[in-house]
Amino acid sequence: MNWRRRTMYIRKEISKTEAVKYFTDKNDEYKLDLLGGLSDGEITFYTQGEFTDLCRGPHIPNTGMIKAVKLTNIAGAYWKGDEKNKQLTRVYGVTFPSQKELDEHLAMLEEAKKRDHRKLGKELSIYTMDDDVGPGLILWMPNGTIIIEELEKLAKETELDAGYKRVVTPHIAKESMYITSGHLPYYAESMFPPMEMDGEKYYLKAMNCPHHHKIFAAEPKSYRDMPYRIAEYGTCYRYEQSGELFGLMRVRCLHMNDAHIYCTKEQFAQEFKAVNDMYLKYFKIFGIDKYVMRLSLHDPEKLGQKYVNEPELWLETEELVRNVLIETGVPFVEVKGEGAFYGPKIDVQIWSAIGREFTLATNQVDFAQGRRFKLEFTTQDNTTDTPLIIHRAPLGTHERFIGFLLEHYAGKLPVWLSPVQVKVLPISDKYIDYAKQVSLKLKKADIRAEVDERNEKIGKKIRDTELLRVPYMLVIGEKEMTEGMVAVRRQGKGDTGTQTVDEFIHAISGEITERHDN
RNA sequence: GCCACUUUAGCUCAGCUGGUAGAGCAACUGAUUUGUAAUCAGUAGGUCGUUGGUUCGAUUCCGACAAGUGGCUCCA
Repeated sequence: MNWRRRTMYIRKEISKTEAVKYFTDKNDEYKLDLLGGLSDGEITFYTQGEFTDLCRGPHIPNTGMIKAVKLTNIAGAYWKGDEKNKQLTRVYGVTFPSQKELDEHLAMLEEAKKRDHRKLGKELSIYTMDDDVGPGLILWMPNGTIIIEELEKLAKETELDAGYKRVVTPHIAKESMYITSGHLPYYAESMFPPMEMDGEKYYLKAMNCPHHHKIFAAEPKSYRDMPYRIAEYGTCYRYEQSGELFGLMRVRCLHMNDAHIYCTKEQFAQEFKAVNDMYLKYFKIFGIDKYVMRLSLHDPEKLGQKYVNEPELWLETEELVRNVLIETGVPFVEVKGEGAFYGPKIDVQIWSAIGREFTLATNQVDFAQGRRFKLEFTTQDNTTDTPLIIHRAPLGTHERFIGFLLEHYAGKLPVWLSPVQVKVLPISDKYIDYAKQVSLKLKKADIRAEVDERNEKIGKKIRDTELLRVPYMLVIGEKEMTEGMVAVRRQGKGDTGTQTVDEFIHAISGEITERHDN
């Protein structure tokens, strides 16, 4: 197509008979397939020069308006987005009204790549993967492990405050439990194949809920025990298809910020709302604002296949969840066919640096598993009832959450999450002893500090430390040593003047315990 | 899993049409003793993802497998 020459795009409404004839003559099975789903009055053709095609439009008036084009990538795509269909080749491209805007767009994409968690994860020694370990299996390096432990600390504090109790469960379970839970028929293809021991099949757990249900069931419960909230950073294994794996965002072994709340129908709305509030509290800590809350509903056409066949319960609980969202005042979108098999949910959707969409956190209703596991509690009038269950993971999984945080902060983690919080930089080796004293004092105040003892110039030490995104650098030379001070440099902000060690410890400790968001 | 592409030193990458490999940074050694984003010199480091094939000869050409990447499908 020569788009530098100005040709008009001509729109023409056409009858179905005529359209079918046109594409039959051209022997175009795909357009004929599309026409099958269209009727008279909604069929339009567009013609540009000698090229005519079926298209709903709209189009720009003429090719002269196209100023800058770049073909970006090429990929296979299933016809009509269904993997049962044949795969066609799709060519992707972008166009802008001017070359300048195109260049800006491309520069923006380059910038985005710099904050890709896979690049940062390597640069900052957060995690690694290894062929001998396997695809999608993350090895958390010491730096990444510090982040994990800080997140778990936050979760424990928050959950303790919210009345949760902590539990620990094994990584495997017998087949019978997943038949009870319904995961096996509904979820089998996402689970690792079973291993056999003593004539029994064992599965790696793909989720923690069944194990937690067993804890609920272990002792009799009464309405006085409700709501019963149990939490665990549970390790799950999911057999994601090889092509779906993506850095930390999509892996095969994941650590979920999981918890289950067993409650009565009367308690449900309040409990569900409390979970939602917990999300918002967390998002405030991390300064997360670019997300979309998605109310994920069932698809009535797939009842009994993808979704448990309880049409009234679906509608009832969906209404409850919708009300919580409306009450909270958080904007949300509703999407049919995204619910879990056991109930509707609220998903928090975020986008990776390269623009891929992920569910970061999830808050789910479950009206099915309570019955499947025959969970019950004694009511006030001495009858029994089945609890409603809330599955929630506000911090998602360590893998996805840390992947997200790396991109969100462009590697510049807030001080409380930084693997190294302070780097002490002696100007020459004459000051190493004093630097070590300072570092020791910081460590005693629970601050993660290191000394750069390398025989390098201060400029080099600063540069390397800046690149590692260590939030605070303490430059130490003759002046600081004799006066018992430190020269404080904040990552990305430069020299901020001198302080006594105690002043510095006081300031940074506050920043850490209050979890300042940079 | 499907379509396409990629895989060379710890990292980032060179290596025209086949003749067993280079750079910068990092590492190590030495010199230098440094004041807010890279001091200098030297040394070491690779059966070129794995495995078959073609060839006198393969990092280079072809196939299979693996991992990664861009999408599709799927998902926390």
